Amino acid sequence: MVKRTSFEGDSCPIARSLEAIGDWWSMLIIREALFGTRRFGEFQTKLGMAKNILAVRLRSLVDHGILKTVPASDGSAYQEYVLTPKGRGVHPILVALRQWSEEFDEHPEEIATILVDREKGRPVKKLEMRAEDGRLLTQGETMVKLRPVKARRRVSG
Amino acid sequence: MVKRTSFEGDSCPIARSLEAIGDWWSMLIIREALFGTRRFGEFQTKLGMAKNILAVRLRSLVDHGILKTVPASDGSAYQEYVLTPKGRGVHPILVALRQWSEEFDEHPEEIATILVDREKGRPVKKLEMRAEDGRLLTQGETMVKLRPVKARRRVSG
DNA sequence: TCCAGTGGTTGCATAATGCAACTAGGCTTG
DNA sequence: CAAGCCTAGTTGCATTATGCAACCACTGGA
Repeated sequence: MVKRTSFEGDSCPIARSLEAIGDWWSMLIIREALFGTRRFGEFQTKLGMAKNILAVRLRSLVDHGILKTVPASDGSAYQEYVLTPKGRGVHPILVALRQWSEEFDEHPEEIATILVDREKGRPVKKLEMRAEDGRLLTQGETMVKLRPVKARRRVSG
Repeated sequence: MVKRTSFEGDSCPIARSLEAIGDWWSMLIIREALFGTRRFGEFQTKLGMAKNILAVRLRSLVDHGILKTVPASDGSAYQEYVLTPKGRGVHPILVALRQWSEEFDEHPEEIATILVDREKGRPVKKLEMRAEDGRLLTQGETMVKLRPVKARRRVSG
């Protein structure tokens, strides 16, 4: 069985995220959903992707609790795909991806859009990583630590 | 020619990022590199991935200016792969992915590590999105706007 | 010079992706 | 209420990507 490596059950949280949304289309589907896209055909036209792939991806996102299906808002018998809180929680990841392009892309002039503060219409600042006490942190000022294991009922013995 | 869709030249900055680092392994390779991994064999063992795939990914990351090869630091004739500034710039994306798992994963107890402030050893706060003037922004308080086109030399005429 | 270790490449099998054609209900209109 | 056009998929087939294992060239040490 030579299948694409799965990160399900992997203990790294980054790998676990990628397991759910780490493919080419899922992020873009979520981006569209954040813009308000809800219908199958709408996703298909806007993203210009094959319908079979879209169907598979939507099913997977629903299975992962990122989208859920609801009756269409226009009263028709069709259904719509809307983001769950977990799905909306992807937003910071998309912002980080966007800002990385803005900062490092070789052809920034080809980038069509910018993310702005709705109230003022001014660009959003770079995402900031802060310590518990509010200090601004750089990557070097952080480290990864083993998660303390919570007290746990003994399984046997 | 039925090849995997490329987002190169796409005007969406998210798609542009995904074009470079949006596949299963690239993010994990960068994660390892941020942890200090530099050698081919080291990546291969730690990530447990096939060597041919690793070779292709490393080449691609070098081509994208995310990694660069340097002579081995131990004086041997081998080379090492180290992150460029563009590569280190991926860090916020990884933090966002990590925090998304921490917040929404169905089995958070399976997550082995947490990101902490090196000085205090305390967990890092959630990434914050702020307006130019420092106001904390939620997703709904932002929007995407067409990038103002800079004055540009006319190409012909 | 022998021989293990490093850093790959190659061959082959399987899975994922993409396009196009097809289909099953829903909706609309006469 | 039947004909026919949408919507939301599914299916078939071709191509590409991924994965394992075997192989190979070069390094470095004894």
